[in-house]
Amino acid sequence: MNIKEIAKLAKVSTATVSRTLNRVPTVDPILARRVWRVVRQVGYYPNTQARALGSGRSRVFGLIISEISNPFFPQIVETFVCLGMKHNYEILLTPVSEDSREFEAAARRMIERRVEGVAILTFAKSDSLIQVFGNRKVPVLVIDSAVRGPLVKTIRVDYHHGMRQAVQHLAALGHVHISFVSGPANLQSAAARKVAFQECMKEIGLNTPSELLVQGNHTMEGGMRAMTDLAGLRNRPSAVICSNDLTAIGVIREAFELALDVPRDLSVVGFDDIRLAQFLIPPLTTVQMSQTAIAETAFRGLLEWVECERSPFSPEAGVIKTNLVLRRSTALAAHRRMNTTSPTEQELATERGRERTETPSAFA
Amino acid sequence: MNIKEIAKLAKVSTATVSRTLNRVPTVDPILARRVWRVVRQVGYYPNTQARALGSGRSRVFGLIISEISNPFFPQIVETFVCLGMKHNYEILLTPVSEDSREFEAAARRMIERRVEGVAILTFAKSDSLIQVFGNRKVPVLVIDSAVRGPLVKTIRVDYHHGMRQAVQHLAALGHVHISFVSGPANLQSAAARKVAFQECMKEIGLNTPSELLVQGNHTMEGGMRAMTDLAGLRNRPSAVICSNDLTAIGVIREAFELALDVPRDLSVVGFDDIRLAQFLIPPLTTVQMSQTAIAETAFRGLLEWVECERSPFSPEAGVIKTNLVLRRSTALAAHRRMNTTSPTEQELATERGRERTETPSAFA
DNA sequence: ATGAAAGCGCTAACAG
DNA sequence: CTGTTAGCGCTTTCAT
Repeated sequence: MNIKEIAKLAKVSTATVSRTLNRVPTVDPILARRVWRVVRQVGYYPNTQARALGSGRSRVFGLIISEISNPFFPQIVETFVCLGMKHNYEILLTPVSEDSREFEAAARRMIERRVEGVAILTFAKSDSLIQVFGNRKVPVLVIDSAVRGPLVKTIRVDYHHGMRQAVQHLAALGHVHISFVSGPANLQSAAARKVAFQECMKEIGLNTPSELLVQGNHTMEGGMRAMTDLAGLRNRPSAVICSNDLTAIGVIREAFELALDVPRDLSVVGFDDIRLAQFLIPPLTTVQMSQTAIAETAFRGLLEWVECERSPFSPEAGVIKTNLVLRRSTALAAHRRMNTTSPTEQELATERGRERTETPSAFA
Repeated sequence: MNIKEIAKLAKVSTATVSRTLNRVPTVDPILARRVWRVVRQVGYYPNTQARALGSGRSRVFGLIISEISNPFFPQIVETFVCLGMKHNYEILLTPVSEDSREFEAAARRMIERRVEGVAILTFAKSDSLIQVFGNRKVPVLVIDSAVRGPLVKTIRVDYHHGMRQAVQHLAALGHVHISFVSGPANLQSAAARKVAFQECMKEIGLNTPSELLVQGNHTMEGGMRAMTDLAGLRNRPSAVICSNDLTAIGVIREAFELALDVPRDLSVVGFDDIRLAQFLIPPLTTVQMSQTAIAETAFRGLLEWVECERSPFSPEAGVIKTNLVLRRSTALAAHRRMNTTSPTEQELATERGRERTETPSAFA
């Protein structure tokens, strides 16, 4: 079954069939109806690759991600793919690890497939790798990257906003000895979170001795290891902020092993707000960063770029916001606990009571 | 840059370039080298769609899944996609919900794309939907389905094996009042789990009043609701088996809200063994079903089918096994707890000590 | 508004 | 073993 057959059956030319299928408005309604009838009758499905070849438009976007096992990503993939379906784009999904050879392979795949645009939501280690797309005139959208160029735009995330709330929240509860468990060193977004943490601490005059800055890797195992290290310190932190929720889960898990109660003995704050966060025990206080928003921004950015021939969103419109979501993994520092009815605790109790497990309420 | 250009630069015919690129062994090494040199020099990437059109082989497999947010699926997607990369296949991923219109749309996409095979790891509600692929001569691999046909093979999962271990484990701990929280009614694999549970209970002479058979939906929210219902019963169960881990998380979370201690007041068993299971508090005892194995079986099945023109694996080779993994969400029933050093408990303590958070050790 | 025909980039007979 | 060439199925000028 091909376009010729349809043309023959509908007694029109292949051009008319093509136009009808593509909804070109100038086709005679009579003919169009005839075509559609045949199409439906024989169950004709136009061949995508032939279409692509003929038109020079593949209608494929590439999506490069890492940490696919991070619960953070499925959401992004789903949103991206579904938007693709809606707009008749196909998504070429490629998970990559840290290995730059993998990235190269991914890029090759994308180019062979003649993708019309690429969203890179991952390790953007070597900028030169991104160049390969630029050389091929393929628009690229990267998250958290400093790479610039006419064919590469950046989706910025305002880590500071949420991080500041997290830090100030802990400070308000009386914590001064606050630790940070970072992500993989070569992951841009992880580095940015760490910097944000340090700056926010400095803002309020708190300093973080290097021993409280421990390296994680955005996995639960990494979080456990970090907690083990932290527990070994002579001057243990009373609160810890994690570079992502997975890490926080590991930290809490190890604290449990060590018989430390969260939040009584240790306040824990995560980052990402994966769906699971509210189901943890205790429900995790974390900085929310909408996965859907990221995927949508990326997709719409590419779409506008490609279809309207204009650069996507103004530099500032593409900024993703972050916000602290209060739940129950943080509590007053021990030295503040004498006075159990301090206004702070009262307030928090109220605020939290409202939240429980329903929709996360943002920290004002 | 196309094959003609390369041919010109390498002073050979396009046929030779094509053969070289496809590693046809009969090409003169001298010419081949010349071709490769040019290819590398100009950074030539053959056009996938033209290739597909010319050869009549798309090298695309379809992957239809649901519950993409279930942590169970990323693993499957990743494995499937990576195997695809390794074998030079592209994966057309389509998440579908319960809505059969979505399934239709997915099928259309796949057919337009001329996929060479489809793996359906989801709601296989109406078998007629699967027929659409058969009509188009597209091989289909379905999980947990009764659909038969020359072009549709089934990947079977042996739910009984793991479920029996779960049931007998609880029974051995002294539980008799065991509840089961099921998954969506129209999900084949969920129905199969429920049946397996009921049969395994019957095997050991335990009966399950219908009030202990509560309907979940494979989400954490569903688990919470189920637990709420269970807690309201005059004759509360002392143990509950869940149709999947997500449900178990919800159950545990709600138990926590109700001040019920898991496992002391309630033993909980999950199903799937998602990576997270071992990081829960308490670490979840669950029936493991290898996500990787499923994805691999599906992919290799399609691959062999397509490349070797022979039906994939013998009916029995494609069976996925399940196994109970003991962790710490189950404990002796209250009435057995008088004698705290019962052999059973001793044994379990030892076995569990071995596990902690390392690789899950299967229940012998 | 419609049709004829020339590609799109590659593969695969077929002939040499 | 290599080159010539006719498709693959669709889109898109260019006439009409």
